[in-house]
Amino acid sequence: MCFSLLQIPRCKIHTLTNSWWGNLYKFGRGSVCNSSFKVLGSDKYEFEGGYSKRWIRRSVITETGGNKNTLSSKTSIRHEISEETSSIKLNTYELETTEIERSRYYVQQKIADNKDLESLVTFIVFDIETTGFGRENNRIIEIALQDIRGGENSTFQTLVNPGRYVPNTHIHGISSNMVNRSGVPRMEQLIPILLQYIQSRQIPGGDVVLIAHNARTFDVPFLKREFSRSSYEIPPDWLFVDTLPLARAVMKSKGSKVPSKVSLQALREYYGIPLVGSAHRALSDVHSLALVLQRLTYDLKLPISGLLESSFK
DNA sequence: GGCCCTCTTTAGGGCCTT
Repeated sequence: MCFSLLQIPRCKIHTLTNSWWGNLYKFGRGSVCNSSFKVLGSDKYEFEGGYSKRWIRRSVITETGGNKNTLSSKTSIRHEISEETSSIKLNTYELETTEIERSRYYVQQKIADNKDLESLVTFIVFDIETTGFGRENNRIIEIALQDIRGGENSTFQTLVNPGRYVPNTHIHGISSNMVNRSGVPRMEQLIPILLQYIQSRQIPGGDVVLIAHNARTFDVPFLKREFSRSSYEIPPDWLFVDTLPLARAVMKSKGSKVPSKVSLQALREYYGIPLVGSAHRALSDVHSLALVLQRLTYDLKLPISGLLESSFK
């Protein structure tokens, strides 16, 4: 359904000042069909549609056990401790700062080295459903990814067995019975498959950019914690982009009140993107975010190089 | 937890993610 939007006839290419812009942005807007532009690529970056079975990597399809409408599936001593703690925090901060600087340098160097970024970068939108917000006491129960270039196996979705009760079924519709079963992979079983899938989408010599809404403070730390529990590390060549600050920037530029207009649902409604499937299911939210991302990058006049510069490791 | 805004910065509250 959402992909039918992409079939809307394109009428005219905007004249854009940024040289990247003309090459990268193309998208037909249903309600404003006087424009067309490429999004994150040339024709090969267009989405393709339908929730056909061929969308799903069969090796990780899991049984949902139910809803088939859901998408496939511190005194002196105290003072000393305080000083020591501060020192540790400071060191951690310095390490993090160094890592950010390295990441920024890495991206800028990549941009400088590669004139044809479009053909080298793989953009993958992803989303996770979890048993709660805190990453220390909760687990991932569903994960979905979508390579925005489209093509065969462009999406990946699976439930994840958390090995524990799911207390927030009322949010996403995923119950304990759906995930705590033998046919659903545990995170340690899933990670190798996930790594293999993303590698299969990666262009040799190119980078992978994983995009999520509120990625910086939720999805990425959560994913990193799950990898750590399974004795894995996030691959060093993965970059992440958070669409939340992009959305805030767009809403600010439109004069909207930033705090109340930047949830994924609010953005979907703002851009008139129809909901396909159930909200708060990973694949449904991924499809929504992929379309939201197109609008955000368009509104911000953000080329691939700009999107890359907003990435973090 | 990080980011943003305001009735602000020596702070507090709201939003976002499930």
